[in-house]
Amino acid sequence: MEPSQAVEALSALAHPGRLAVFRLLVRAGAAGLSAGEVARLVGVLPNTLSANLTILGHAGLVRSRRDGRSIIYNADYDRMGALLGFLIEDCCNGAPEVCAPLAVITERAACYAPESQPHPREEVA
Amino acid sequence: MEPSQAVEALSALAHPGRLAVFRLLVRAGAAGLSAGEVARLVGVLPNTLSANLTILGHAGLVRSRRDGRSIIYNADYDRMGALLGFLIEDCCNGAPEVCAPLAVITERAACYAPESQPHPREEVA
DNA sequence: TTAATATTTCGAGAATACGAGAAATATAGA
DNA sequence: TCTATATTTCTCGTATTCTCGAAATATTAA
Repeated sequence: MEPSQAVEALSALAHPGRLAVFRLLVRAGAAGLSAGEVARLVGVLPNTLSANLTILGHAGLVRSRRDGRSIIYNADYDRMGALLGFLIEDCCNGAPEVCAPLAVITERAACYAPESQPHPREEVA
Repeated sequence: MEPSQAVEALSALAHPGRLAVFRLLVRAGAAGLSAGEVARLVGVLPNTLSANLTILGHAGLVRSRRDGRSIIYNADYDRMGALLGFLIEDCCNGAPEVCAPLAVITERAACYAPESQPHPREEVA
């Protein structure tokens, strides 16, 4: 990820309303939510939300698809991962113990890739 | 972490100069770098850098200590971890496979907590 | 075609962020 | 004390961001 792309993504998230929308979509998963549902859930005017969804979309953090009269938005997990990776890149170069707490936090998030190996801690719920 | 704190941290990082400074300090590790060294490495005026370091500090992302005439800055890994944790919180609630790529990225960052088990990938350099 | 719903686009005013020069503060050394 | 070094604070003109009302576009149903 290019620094300018990271700045754009961070700028998109550096806003109370957009951050709430993004996290809502992150929780909503692949199914996503319609713009109207998002507007109602976060309590914001449709036109303001539209502008903010456009900013999130241009930053690559959300995607949209039309479904009848509604437009469904969903978080782009790949892009989100790329942003996180960019932030922690080379974080503990030469001294892994320095950022141990960081790893603990990301581990605890319980997002584990089933493609590598099953996590030794516990089974997937 | 409170949403307002997350917004402040994201706002601090959503700036090309500050993002470069922060990543530089992340790579620098616990030893940190003096303000002057940072200014020279990123090629920015000392007063502009000072303002940006203040913003990063107020957001909790960097800490500073005086050493003689210099002031040494270092990244706050705990805070950084809290921010990442906030962003991915509840990300795959009910569907862990959705954000598998995300976990892959954070794993590959090679920040692994030595308190659990040593990483099977390779020895510390 | 006409009406209703869902969402976006346009336009403008208020608030905020930005970078740079100049001056001030803090520490070290002669 | 006087000077040099390191960093911060002050100030200001410019640029950007933000939100909202009003209008426009797209889709569905009657």
